[in-house]
Amino acid sequence: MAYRKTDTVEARLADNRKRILAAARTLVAEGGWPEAQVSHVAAAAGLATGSVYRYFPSKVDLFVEVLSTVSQREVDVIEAIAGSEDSPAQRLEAAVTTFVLRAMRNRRLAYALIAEPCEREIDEARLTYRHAISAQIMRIVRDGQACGAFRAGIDPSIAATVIVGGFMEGLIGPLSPLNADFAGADRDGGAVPALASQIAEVCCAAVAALPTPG
Amino acid sequence: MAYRKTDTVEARLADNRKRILAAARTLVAEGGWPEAQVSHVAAAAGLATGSVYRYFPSKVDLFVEVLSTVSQREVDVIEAIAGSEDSPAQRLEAAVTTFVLRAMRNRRLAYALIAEPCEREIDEARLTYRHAISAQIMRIVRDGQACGAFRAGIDPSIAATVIVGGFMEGLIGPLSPLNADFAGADRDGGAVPALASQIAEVCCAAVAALPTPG
Amino acid sequence: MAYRKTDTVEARLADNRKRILAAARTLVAEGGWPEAQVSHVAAAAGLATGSVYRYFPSKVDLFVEVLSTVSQREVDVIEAIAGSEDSPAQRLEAAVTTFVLRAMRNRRLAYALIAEPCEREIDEARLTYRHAISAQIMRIVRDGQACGAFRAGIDPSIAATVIVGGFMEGLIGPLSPLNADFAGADRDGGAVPALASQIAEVCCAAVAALPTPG
Amino acid sequence: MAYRKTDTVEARLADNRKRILAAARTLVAEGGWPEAQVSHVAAAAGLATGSVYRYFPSKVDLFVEVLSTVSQREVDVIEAIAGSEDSPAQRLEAAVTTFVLRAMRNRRLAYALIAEPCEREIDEARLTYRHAISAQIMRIVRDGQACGAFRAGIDPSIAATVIVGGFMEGLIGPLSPLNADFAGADRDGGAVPALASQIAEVCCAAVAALPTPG
DNA sequence: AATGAATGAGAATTCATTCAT
DNA sequence: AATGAATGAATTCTCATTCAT
Repeated sequence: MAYRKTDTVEARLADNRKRILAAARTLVAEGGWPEAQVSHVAAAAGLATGSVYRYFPSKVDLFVEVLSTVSQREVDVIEAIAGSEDSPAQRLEAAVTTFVLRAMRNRRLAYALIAEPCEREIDEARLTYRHAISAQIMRIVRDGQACGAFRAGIDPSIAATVIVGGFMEGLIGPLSPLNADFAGADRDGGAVPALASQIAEVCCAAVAALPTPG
Repeated sequence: MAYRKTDTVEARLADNRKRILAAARTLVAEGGWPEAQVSHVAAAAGLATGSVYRYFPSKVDLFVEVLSTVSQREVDVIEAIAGSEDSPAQRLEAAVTTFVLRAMRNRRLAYALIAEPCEREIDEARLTYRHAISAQIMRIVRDGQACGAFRAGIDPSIAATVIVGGFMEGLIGPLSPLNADFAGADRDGGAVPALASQIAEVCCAAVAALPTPG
Repeated sequence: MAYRKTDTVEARLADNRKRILAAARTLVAEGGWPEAQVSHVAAAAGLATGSVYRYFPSKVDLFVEVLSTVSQREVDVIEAIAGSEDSPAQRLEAAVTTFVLRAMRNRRLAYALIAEPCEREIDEARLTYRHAISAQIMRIVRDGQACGAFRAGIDPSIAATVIVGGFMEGLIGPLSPLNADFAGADRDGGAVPALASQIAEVCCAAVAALPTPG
Repeated sequence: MAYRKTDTVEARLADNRKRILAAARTLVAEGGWPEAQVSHVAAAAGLATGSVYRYFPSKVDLFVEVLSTVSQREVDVIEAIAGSEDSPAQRLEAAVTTFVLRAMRNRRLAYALIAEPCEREIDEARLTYRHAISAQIMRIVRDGQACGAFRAGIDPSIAATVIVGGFMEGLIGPLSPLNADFAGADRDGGAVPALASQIAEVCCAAVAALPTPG
């Protein structure tokens, strides 16, 4: 690799690190975990295989960071929604809908990060972000319980977990590379938004308060 | 291997097949998929490695059968509930509660069969049983919609998928070998039943009809 | 296996032996060496795998006998031709033509016995019969040299070997299962006889005396 | 592995590839196909087993290259002869003689590459080179027919195939490790040249024109 | 004599990680 | 700091042969 002499060492290092991460992300987004090989990443980043190990202690660490970066962005999006001024019901609906719509925009990547079989350590990192998303959902649930919009008797932690599992499962089928029904669905009219809307409705109802009779 | 003289040939054959399946199941239940090696199974069953191949065409077939046997039993249980005379709401609650309670009885095995990273082909077989369970839930949802107990506007297929994802996710945390909170929880008083009950409540609410005001 | 009580032990034994050989031959004629497995033969002969070993000390011995039987028939045919009253040139031509035509009648079997990769010991047995055929060709060559029809200066043994190699090689392409050109060629008009005739002509010329000029 | 400091990286790589090929060739030349195991080759080349796979995608590819290299050299030799200025009869005689003499110089290797039972894919690669040799012989035959030195009525393709089969068969006996007659024959006076000469004579006569009577 | 289930050696291949240059 | 060739452990599956019944 040639580089400009004016680059500082730090800049070059940071750049390499970013390139590795970007290459790794791209590979997963294109071929899923089977493509996630250190030598492929290095080649895609324009580096030697061994150089990857200067920036990441192991393959697992590298891909956990890929997963973390992408997942954290989703957590942030959900966090912004969870912290908005809307009503809890609106926020919960927005959170689920948004998550589903965003996942469907990059289906192969979403499938890999959410559902595709992968190495144990990477799978464990998934849990972290499911927990983080769950925490935001839990926050909405708590707010809803506080204002009476959601039922009081349920454990917010469990409710949040169930909701997260629910909408992720609702996604897995449509995300799967085996499923042709939603291939290119983002381009056609309303299949994806309709799916998102249906999933969100069910999730919201799971915690909504029953309207007081009379 | 010494055999009792009274064993018939057929009994011994059936016995070997069962022993292989039992050994495979036990290994998975104790060590998860990392222990799922043909040579380990053979040793545990008291046979030579090659003999496993007399009974199963491949490693994957063997473990898919282990997964199928255990999973089908759960499908059967849920099917019995789905087909019972109770109200849809009662059936849905019973289905979820029962599934959670049963899973928590053999947590390591349930974790492996539901959530632990594993070979792609085995993972694909999981989907079959999630679909089968989903189909039973969907049947309950439809019944509920028909009698007005569940909301009419929702797609039963999506609702069922979300519910199945929801209660499985509700399980994954407690099932995970990493999670010490529920270790031995079956022995203590009410943690597990309470969990089951909470998960079920949330799932039921997801589809329940809103009581008509006034 | 049920058998009539009046069968003598010897008859039954001989019968089993024949059935094993017939089954083995049929399997090779249908699927070539990949099908030549002891358990397949046993099943096709209506016996248990282990029983094959009562009649043949090993798989190799069994298939060497299959090869020998079929090959010996060809040797016999050629021997009859070699010993006939015709002129050496006629006999040589008849020998080659007949071999080619007969081989083309059961192409899969001929391919397996002549050219398909197989176990070393079986391959060695092939040589025996190539030698035997070669010996008959050599006899014709000698007769031809004695009467002046064939050139005197050549070593009959070498000439015979070259001729045998020549017509067998000429067969291998058309025999090969990969070669579709001659599939069912026996049914169409003249492709096979023409091939046989061409091969024979070249082989005959290899030893024919040059007509004395003038 | 210690390297001399003056070696370049490329030289070492090329060297390893060559060493692997050389080791593979040597093993086949000494022990035939039974010795052709990846781990043996690696050990003989002073490398780890896995390293072989950096240079060759599979065992078959490696040995096909061994076979190709050696065989192509023979094809080249024959091609040079076929394209020379000599008369067709001289060229045909030279081609056959040269092939036989060269094969007899490294008999074990020649036997493995021409006749020893081996894996199906390797055997298929053999055909390529037999075809290539056949094509050169055919060219000579055609030239001979054009100038009237060879008979007109015969199909050059069939004649070439028969000739190639003929001289290869003429070799197989003497090449076979089972045949002690020619062991060390290269050292004694004239057995090998005499063999070559005899084989060539028969092959030439197979296509030679009959001198026009008076 | 027949059965056929059990045996178990044997070989190819992958890919994260290391470390000499 | 970068390189990238080398490492080598780890696991599946086949099938001729045996031998207890």
